[in-house]
Amino acid sequence: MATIYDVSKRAGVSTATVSRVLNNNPKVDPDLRQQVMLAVSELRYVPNASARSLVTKQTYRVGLIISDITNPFFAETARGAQDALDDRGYQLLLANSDDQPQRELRYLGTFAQAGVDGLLIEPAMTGPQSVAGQRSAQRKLAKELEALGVPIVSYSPHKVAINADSVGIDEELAGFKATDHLLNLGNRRIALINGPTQNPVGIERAQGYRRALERHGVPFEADLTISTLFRQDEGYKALRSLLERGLAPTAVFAGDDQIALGVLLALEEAGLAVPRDVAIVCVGDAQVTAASRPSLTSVTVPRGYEFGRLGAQLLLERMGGAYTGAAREVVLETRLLIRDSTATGLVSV
Amino acid sequence: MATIYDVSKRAGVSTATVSRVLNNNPKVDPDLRQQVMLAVSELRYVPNASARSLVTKQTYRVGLIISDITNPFFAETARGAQDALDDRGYQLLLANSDDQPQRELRYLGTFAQAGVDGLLIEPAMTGPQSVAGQRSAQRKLAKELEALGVPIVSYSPHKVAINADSVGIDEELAGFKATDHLLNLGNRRIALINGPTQNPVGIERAQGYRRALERHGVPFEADLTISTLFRQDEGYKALRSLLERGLAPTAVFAGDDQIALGVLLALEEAGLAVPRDVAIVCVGDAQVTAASRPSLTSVTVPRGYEFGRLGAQLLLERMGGAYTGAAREVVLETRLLIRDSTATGLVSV
DNA sequence: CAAACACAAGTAAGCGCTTACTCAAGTCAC
DNA sequence: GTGACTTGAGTAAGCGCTTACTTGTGTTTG
Repeated sequence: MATIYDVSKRAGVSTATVSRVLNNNPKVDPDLRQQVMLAVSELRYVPNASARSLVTKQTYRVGLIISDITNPFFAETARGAQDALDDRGYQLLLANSDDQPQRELRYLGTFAQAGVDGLLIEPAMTGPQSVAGQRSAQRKLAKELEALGVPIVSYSPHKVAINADSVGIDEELAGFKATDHLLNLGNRRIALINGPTQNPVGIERAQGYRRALERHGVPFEADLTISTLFRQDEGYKALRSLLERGLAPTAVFAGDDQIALGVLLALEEAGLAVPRDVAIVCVGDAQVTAASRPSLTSVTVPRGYEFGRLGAQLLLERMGGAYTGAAREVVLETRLLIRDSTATGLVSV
Repeated sequence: MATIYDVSKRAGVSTATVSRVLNNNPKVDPDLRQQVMLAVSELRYVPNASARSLVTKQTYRVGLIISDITNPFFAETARGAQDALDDRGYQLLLANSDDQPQRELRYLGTFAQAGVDGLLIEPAMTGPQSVAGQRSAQRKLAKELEALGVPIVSYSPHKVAINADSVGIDEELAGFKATDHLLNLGNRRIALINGPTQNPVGIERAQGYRRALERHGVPFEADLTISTLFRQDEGYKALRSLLERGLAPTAVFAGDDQIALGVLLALEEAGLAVPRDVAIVCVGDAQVTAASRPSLTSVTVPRGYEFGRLGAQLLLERMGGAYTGAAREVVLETRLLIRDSTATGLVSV
């Protein structure tokens, strides 16, 4: 591997000049610049990023902590972030937390050591909650986040650290809209199959669910609520367990589209027709829910790609110093799309 | 940020000793080790990876170049690789090539600069082909790959560089099996909706398709072949264009499960029943194809997770020096699973 | 009991860059 | 023509680590 020294020797200049050329410093003689460029290509010289980072304190790397890249939504988020970051020469480091706080913390440590310039995070837990031990875990996360000392963008509805920007939707409202729709159709036994109990997104959606029940004077039944992971296989299992315990609902509010897909499968397997026997609503991606059979009524969330792109943009602004103000909160709109999974009489086979 | 020097001062030892403690060098007095550890935690000291890399020439980073993380198969690949790498303290850098050779090359450059210790790549193009300009592009890739100077694992059926290990399936055979099944059912007008023309995987599957046709004495019709991207929306568009041109086939061999899903949608929209009017086979994931409605007959490929994990394993062995021999080629098995999309008479609605 | 050795801890060089500072050679105004 | 400025290029320090080499202490051996 050629070093900057080799290049300087070959071009007959100092290493400082080579460095200036490489960093597009305008005050270099065009002739010299030419010579340097020539030497660079002849030697196939590639600057050593570690050495550079050591002095500039910049790594041009940003970390992305999500629960699982295997979830299409997050795959898109990663893609969106990647594309935005890439344009500016930043690289993406990937980490899957599986919604487990200790994994999240571990990756935070890894990133601290690797030295990222910024962090995108979908936190496994945040926000005001009552679960035992939760508060201290949250505080720990916040502390680590602060200690990292770099700009942060969170995909949580709650403030995750001072000065961390966030992008998301009004999760509570989404949960409300979904449940409200089901209630308007006359359903009274509405199961909620949701993400992890500590997951902020899941929590908010559940709150919307409860608010809608209250609004319609329908009592909350703990039995009908299941907390699991935002995954198809988990949704499948959850609904089966409901059926096995003889708790068949007339409708299901699935925490996300993946869960809904699993629920659909379990229902079909049990010989229950959708929406005749059981109606389904979920919060999720417009395309995914449209492509399912039957298609799924859903409170649609913007594409994961948008989340990724927007988050990266906010981060870039902070990393580049273009923005240094208070924490920004980007809230994207959701919309209820009524499709076959609740539209009785319009079922297409 | 505390440095190793701060720690050494606080612990009353030299930086060398601190370094030894941090690197688990066995010949350090337990008492001293204790003191150092104490200082480390008091100062919340985190070693600077750049400085370390600068001297050790190791970055503990590996690059992953795939066409698109949004494709569930590759999302799983990323996850599998990540999990395996993570256990050994390596980090994953993500890059999406969209199957475009120039993007692939660009990322290779980025990785060269960032200094990865190894590379996992699903090449946009490789293998013996006739397309104009292809050979030189391939050679360029091979050259760059060699220049990187680190172990490489490729997900291509072809050798991508000397000493690069590979993991994959027998793509040609998969294509043959799929097409052969369709032919055995009596189909003669079989459309092939495939990935990009230069994509090695797509090319091999197409070769299997042609071999099967020959075997059954069915002439190849160029009109029935469409090259696109391995994506649902692209599969949808491809089938529509076929229909619009009045080229409705009796069966479709979809290059992968995503394309098949799109084909299914287009067919449904056009009022064509599957498999009665048009049968579908694809090469793809067992779960994805099973979950679709109607379920898809497919030549099943092991899960993307396995590819990721295995690839990372091979890479780790090389990076750690545990293996230094000749290029290894891991070929995984495929199996034809007959489901509703070809099993006439067994259609479940 | 002295010479030879083992071994833990310290010293300091150097990894490949960037950049503050210095210096020499123009350029300009008077 | 001379002193005051510019300005482009070089010098060298130092970023935070690791590690070959050196040093000093304790142990062994004849």
